[in-house]
Amino acid sequence: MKELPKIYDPKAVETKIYDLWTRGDYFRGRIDTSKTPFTIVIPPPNVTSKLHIGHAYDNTLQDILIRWKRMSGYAALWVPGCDHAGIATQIKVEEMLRTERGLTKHDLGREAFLIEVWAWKEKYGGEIINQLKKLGSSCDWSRERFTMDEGCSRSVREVFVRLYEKGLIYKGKRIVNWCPDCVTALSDVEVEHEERESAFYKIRYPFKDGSGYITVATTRPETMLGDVAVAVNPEDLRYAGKIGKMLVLPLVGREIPLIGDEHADMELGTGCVKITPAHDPNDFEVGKRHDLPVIRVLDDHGKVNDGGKYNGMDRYDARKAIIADLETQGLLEGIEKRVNAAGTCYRCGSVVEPIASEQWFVKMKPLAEPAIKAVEDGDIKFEPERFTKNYLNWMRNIQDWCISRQLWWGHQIPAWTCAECGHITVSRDDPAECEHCHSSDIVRDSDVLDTWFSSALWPFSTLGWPDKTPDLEFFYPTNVLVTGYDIIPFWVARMIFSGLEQTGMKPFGTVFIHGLVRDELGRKMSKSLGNGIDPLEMIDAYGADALRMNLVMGVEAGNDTRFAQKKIESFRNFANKLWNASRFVLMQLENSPDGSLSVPDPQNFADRWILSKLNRLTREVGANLENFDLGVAVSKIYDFIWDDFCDWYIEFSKISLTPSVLCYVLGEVLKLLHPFMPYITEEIWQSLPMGGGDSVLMIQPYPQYNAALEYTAAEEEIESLMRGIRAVRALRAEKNVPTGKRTKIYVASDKPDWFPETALQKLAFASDAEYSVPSDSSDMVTAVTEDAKFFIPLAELVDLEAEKARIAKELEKAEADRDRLLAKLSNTEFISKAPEHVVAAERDRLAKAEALIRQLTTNS
RNA sequence: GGGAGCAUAGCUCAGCUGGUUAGAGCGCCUGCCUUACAAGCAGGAGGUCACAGGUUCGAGCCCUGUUGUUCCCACCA
Repeated sequence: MKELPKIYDPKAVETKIYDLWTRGDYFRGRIDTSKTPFTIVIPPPNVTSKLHIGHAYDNTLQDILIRWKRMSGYAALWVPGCDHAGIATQIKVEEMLRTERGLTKHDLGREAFLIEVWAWKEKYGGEIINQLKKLGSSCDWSRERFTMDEGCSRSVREVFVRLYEKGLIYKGKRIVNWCPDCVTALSDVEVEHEERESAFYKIRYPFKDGSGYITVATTRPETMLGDVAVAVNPEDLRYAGKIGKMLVLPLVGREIPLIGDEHADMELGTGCVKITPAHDPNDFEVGKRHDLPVIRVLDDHGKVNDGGKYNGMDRYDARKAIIADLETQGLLEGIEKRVNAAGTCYRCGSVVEPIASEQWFVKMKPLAEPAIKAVEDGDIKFEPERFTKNYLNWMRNIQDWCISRQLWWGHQIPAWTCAECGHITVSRDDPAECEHCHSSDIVRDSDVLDTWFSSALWPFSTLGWPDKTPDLEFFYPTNVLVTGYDIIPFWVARMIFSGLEQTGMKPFGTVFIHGLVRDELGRKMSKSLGNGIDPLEMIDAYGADALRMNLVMGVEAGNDTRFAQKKIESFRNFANKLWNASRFVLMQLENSPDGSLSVPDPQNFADRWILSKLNRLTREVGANLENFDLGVAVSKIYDFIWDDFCDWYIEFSKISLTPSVLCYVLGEVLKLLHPFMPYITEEIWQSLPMGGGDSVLMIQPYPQYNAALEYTAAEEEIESLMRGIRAVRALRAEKNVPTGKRTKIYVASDKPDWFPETALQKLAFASDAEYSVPSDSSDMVTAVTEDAKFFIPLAELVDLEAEKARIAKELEKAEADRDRLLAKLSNTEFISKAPEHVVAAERDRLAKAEALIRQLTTNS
């Protein structure tokens, strides 16, 4: 035991406590077959990232779960690690090279560039890992992984080969989403759709034979350079007989046919649609149906590469030039304003171009099927449940997944093309020759895999898969996956189908989804708005515990939450409250240190009352945690500590102290609160008689409900006393009686010993108490509860009329209550249909209301 | 075009399988430095739970519709 400072100082505590845990190696997940495993894998933050508030939230939730389960006797393992973040990292290093050395990656070449990236990663990467530690995260750091480490890379390669061999990975020419700034293909989910104001250009395409023209409309006129046809619906009477005629593509001069295809919508515009197979997914299909050429007119950087005079122009410059030229030639019929959803790159925000390109794809339908079934069957549960629909909706409409990226940083695709015979060799080990013709003239595919391809394997690659490691055997499948709703398609869905396909098991049982942390005004936090809250600054100013509380208390799972400065202050205050309550407890224990871990014998009604309340709290918190209602669980603990423990039990202790109970209740409350506020609870525990040395709070058993600790009679008695005290206080406050002024209190009650003089003195400003009805109460004010009437001689304050009015008002209210309850209880439907305990509760309330009325109406 | 969330006190939000007289924090008002805590204590004001129907003995909670708002998904030129 030791003295604690008067104000809780998180800075003085957090590093020290984290060291204590680290030294004890308590975070380590240990294979222990006598225990049930409980595993969480971290959503690996990008190796380039710094801790932002979203990470803080996500990891707080995980830490709460893992600490709770660890204390509850599970073999808990939380696997940490980072993601190599292909595009993000590559861009970062390219920038660094450009600004510091004036180099591009091409100056270095692939191999040298990758050496730079690895060097960067070693030096600056994973900063976020240390930041997660500040938050209090109890990850097993000995198992820290990286999506490009040897093991994860082997998993990636294994999966690629398996899927290829099963025919589930193929290479093909298709329209893909192309980001001209990141210079790579993207998958569908990496494209964000955003409604934007744009223009709809109507362009005339003349018939070759001079018989007029037809009008097509487009939002991307520059793609006309790649037009190979114009389509109308074969049913469209306006163009009956014209199908098959040739048109002259303006500006280009190419002769293109007017074709009939159902893709053309008669209802839309003129019913004519230009066909650009190289730059539109629908047109690509039309092109295939009609055996049309694919003319690609935009290069990888979004510049025109096959358009005569427009060559070399950026797509938007080309658009302007083309429109201007069409206008001078009188071929521009009009421009209409129009809102349409342009696809943008989720990394850099540039508008993506649909471009025909040869890429690698994962065939999704066969993989999606079991992934849908696992969720439909409840084998994998989403929490909150409503996200199930989100997931299923996405999974049921899934398209093939474009997995190749034109980057250098990432898992290079293990495919070699033979220069002799063109055969593609895909192999777990780097092949020396073509498996088909045995030529050694083979070239490895230069693309790397989508970052999410490796993330998809994270729950099992981190545990040693494809080897049957002891970790994998024991800790897999994992239990809970905690993540934000925004990455269900990116990550959750892909882990599910990958886990099922590769391991034959679900990767996790529950997906615990949370919302986004927004700023005070409800806006998304972003660099451009400058409205981001830096969690490290918050930790610095208020402590990690306060930050954690701020993120979880009273937050409904799955909902977005706003971050308010005022709110975090209130949790700093709460930490201080707990701190000072503990100081009080320690002072009381100085003479009789009693740190037994077992339940002490209650000595009085207050002891029984607090033990009973604590016991109920324990049950409710346990139930809430099981249901992932973390916000509800912690607000109950908060209320118990502040209201029941501090405001009442500690005050009762000042009248009659039971050190063992006082200490025990504090200890239990620290255990309950520990997953939420790990630092302060551990620090206090270390100061308690039962703490210190080998006794570390984070591995104490989490409190369990104990039926033997229900003390209903004590609860009734203490709550009656509390009502009495409150009534007296309220009366005095209403009369503006200064706290310093003490008065005698006459107590008229059937249960005089429920209102001990000491309690009235300490808590109700009584000088002394007399347990009788005063012979003359005319100069007294009265406070009334169901089971007692308190007479307070405050002659100078008595205003007879006001007193009467006040009593009359209370009576009126009590009678209204009684009448309402009477009506309810005389309703036979209610009596017969409502559950017994509800009826009993109403009867009890009626009895109380009637008792209160009796007290208010008797003169004595 | 589909789908989802949200709407409760001045502000930010809880209200856990429908069951007291709907709660908290912050803000506001009154009185207090009562030796754990002024980052505190005691008391108080403030809500027709968006609107309209319905189910039920009983609805903030369930159902239907309406309005407002936020978001996700979607290859309509």
